[in-house]
Amino acid sequence: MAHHDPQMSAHDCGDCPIRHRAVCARCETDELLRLEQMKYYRSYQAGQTVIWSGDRMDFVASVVSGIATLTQTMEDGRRQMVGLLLPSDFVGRPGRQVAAYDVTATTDLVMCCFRKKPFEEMMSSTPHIAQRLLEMTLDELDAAREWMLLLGRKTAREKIASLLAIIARRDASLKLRSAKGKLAFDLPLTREEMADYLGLTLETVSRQISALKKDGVIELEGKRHIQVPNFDLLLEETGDDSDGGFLV
Amino acid sequence: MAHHDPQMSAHDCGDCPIRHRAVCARCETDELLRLEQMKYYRSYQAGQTVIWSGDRMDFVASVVSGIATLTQTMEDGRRQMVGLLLPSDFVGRPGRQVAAYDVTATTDLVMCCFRKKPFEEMMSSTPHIAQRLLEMTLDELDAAREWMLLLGRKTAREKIASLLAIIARRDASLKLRSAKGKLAFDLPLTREEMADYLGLTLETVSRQISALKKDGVIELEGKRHIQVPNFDLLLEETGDDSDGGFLV
DNA sequence: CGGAGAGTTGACTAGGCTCAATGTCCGTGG
DNA sequence: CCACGGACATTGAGCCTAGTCAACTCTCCG
Repeated sequence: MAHHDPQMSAHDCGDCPIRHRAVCARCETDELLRLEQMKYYRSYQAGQTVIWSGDRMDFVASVVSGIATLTQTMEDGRRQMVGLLLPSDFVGRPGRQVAAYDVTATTDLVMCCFRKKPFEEMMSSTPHIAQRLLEMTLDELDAAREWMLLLGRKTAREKIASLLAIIARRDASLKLRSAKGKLAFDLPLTREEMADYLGLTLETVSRQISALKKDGVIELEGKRHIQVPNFDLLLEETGDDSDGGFLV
Repeated sequence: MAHHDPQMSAHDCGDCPIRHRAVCARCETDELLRLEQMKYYRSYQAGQTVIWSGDRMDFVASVVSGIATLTQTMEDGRRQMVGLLLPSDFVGRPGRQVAAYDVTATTDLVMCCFRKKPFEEMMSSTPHIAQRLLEMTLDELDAAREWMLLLGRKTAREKIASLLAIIARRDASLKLRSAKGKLAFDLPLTREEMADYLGLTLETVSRQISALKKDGVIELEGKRHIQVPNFDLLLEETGDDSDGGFLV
């Protein structure tokens, strides 16, 4: 498979699939050239750990393709996922020496990494990167706060419905609204990963998915493929206001 | 009382108590002068609502003194606090028209407000504000993610202990480590507000506080004043690693 | 003294967790 | 080709933590 090549052929930033959404979105041509000099690609297989919390981290990166997760773990093993990283999302914090969370590839993953030192220098000299990073960080903060409401106040059923709605929505936006008939997508997470994201146990996740299936809100094909006959019905199960989330 | 004066006497930024921590921390003298032209103070009484979620918001602001909260409310009334705003914290999002959360003063509150339009213009022309705001936003994101772990995975007792530890730590840092004997502080939140912050009911909050008191972890004097005879004991109840949080 | 708001405590309930057995899918090797 | 093993998932039974509903206390203040 392709990921056995550790050093991907360095693509031209102009052709990059995340060019217009990533941290480099606002950069001019000359700034991109400078970024190209400090960038390198890294690939990970599904399941591989990218960084362990507490590890020294000498780069920051953008997710180019695939999905990664940020998780926190307590001493006794309790785990909470605190972020889901999709293509164009940013990994790492300028000014921080050490990773604050475990970063794991849940699918095969390609990241565009920048050596931290030159990246930080560039950040302070050209405003375009910092501006875009601020915007992205504010979006992440909003997402984290929405997740706080889910974790603190939603029922198990509402949590599952919310997660499915988020994945469905994201999938639909990638497919450019080609969802004519039923909305359908693959779950990028195992039941256990969903549990870690939602603050539940994997058994409860499984039970609630079965319940939503029994009630006709979703249809399952295999364990991972989900069809949504009526998206509004799913939205009603999330507990959110009927109009919520469309402004973002 | 002083807060009946709606327009506080405009202080000189140089004397401002949050000068070195707020969004203006990095600004030079000339930049401060520019900020002074667009700033005005507003005061709120304890319990007053500063902004309702969904309201048009034509300013951004820094908390000068007092404590405010950010909360989200579901249609059926379930509430989750998603942020606690302390002096120097920033309110509002550049580029957003409308408030995303309810902002409420839990104590008497003074805010230093900037008209949004000129503030945004200044942000794009001078990098110091955006730099500082990025730093503050990244800190808030970390705090939100720590809170996600609490909401998703901690027990009621651990949640209470964590909140008390956070308040105690903040209080100690304000008092400049004058905590010779016992650590002691006042709770700035009612039981219900604590419940909304921790994803619990107020009854559970009350019970767990009583339990911590019975077990000698804390001592109560009245309803709001708390003494901590042994801070390490309290930390053990939080569920966090023994060394956690000191790097921040 | 009465009333309102905040807090405490008790009795009971229920939603989600734990532990355990069973089921499904898929790749590997005999 | 099929049997086996392992990873992932489902389902059941029982328990326990935190929620619900309700009574009561405390304190402040008019």
